[in-house]
Amino acid sequence: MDSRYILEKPLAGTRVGGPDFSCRAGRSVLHDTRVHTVEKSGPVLYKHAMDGGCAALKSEKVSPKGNGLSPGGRVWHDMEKNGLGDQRDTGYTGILKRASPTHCPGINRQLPCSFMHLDIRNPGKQADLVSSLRATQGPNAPLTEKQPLPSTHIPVPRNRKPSGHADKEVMAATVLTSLSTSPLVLYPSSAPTVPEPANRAWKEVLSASYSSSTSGNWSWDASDQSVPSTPSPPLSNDNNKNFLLSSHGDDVNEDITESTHFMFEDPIPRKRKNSMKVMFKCLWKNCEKVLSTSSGIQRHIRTVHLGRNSDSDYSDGEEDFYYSEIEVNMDSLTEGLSSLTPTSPTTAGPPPVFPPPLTDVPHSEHISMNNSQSHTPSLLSQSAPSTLCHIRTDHAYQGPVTHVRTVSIGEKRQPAASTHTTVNKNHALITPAAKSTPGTRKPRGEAKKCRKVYGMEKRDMWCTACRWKKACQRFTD
DNA sequence: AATGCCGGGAG
DNA sequence: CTCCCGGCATT
Repeated sequence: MDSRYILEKPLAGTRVGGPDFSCRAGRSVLHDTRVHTVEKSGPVLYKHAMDGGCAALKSEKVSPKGNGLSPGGRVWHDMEKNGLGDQRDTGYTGILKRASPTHCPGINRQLPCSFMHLDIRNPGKQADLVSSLRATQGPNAPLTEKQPLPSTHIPVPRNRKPSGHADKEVMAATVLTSLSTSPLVLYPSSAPTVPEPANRAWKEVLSASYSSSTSGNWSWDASDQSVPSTPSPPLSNDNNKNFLLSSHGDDVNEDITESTHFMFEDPIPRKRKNSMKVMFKCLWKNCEKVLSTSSGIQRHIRTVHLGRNSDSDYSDGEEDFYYSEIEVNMDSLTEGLSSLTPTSPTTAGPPPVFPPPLTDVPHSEHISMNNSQSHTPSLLSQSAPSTLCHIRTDHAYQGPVTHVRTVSIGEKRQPAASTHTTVNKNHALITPAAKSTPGTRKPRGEAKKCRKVYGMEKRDMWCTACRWKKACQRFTD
């Protein structure tokens, strides 16, 4: 996404999942351009703000005409500037908040530390920010340790629990399973009848596959993630990894990186960012429990359904077969939740309904998930909630944007020609996010753009993008 | 008709 | 890259 958004865009962190990291090959250049543009101004602005000086900011965007600024326009600029300044002053938190998942192209899954979002979108800038922070806060600034790393360096999750390994194994099994054939994962709703012969057999097969395909350790190295390419079903490591990563809810770093990759490969139209989050749903009869982490769901199954010692992290992997992954459209989720927040007057409405994220999850899943989520404090506190939190903050920061629209991912127009024709259907099913086909065009936003706000007469006041007939950067949707 | 902005192209 | 703009989708 344009890092620009981080600076100016009042953004709705909700959409776009992500990074708008744009990604269509064709447009990559363009995006890059934007990013650079942003980077230039971003750090600069930030520094000025940190220094307490606004002069630099003030000078920005002054109409070439010198006095051609209309009150309205002026106000706007000031707002932006102030907003930025404030943000910076608040330190990382501010920034982080704004770096809502929305932008992260997509797949905003967990973000216990939203920091990473920023990182993804604009590593260089982040570095700048960090250094600036350091300068003002000293070497011991808390964030120093979290200093964003170049995409090439994906830090390993720090607080991996002992059960982490088991976790992976379980996940691996699950993934393999899903890739192999079982519709269970893809169609959770049809699976709730878990412990059955079929599953057993299946499990066995999986175990075999898994062990044979892993002479050593499964590598979760995010850097290795390739585009969800061909879906050769069974044991393609790349594919598996991809899937695994996407389903590995408790690993933020990996997650993020994955998102990035994903976005790059994905020719998703700008702003139709993919903000899918993987959740884990208990398939135990009458249990609709949904947690954000595999370990969490496993623990749940282990203790609640299998009656095992809750203290023990030991897992024989059996839990794995009692839950499935589901994907949740965070955009929708946030939309729905936002209606429940104080900032929204429509608090009494019905529970938010999440549009089905493509082929993966039945509606009911989402709904139940949402409910469960709000009732599973401790376990969820590490992911989803925080995400939502950030998003909300973003909304609060909307500035000019009066309303955030919900844009479902797979909507509208089917492009006549898909660039993904070579991808087989299986893949499509496995690929989590629905990529809107290239060529699709996002619906026009509601916000007034520069053109409308300033009018042709004051074209020089338009944001650069508008001037170039590109997507407005100032008044985003 | 006015807008918004994608896709391309020129320099 | 930056800067434009044709042309099409949307409003």
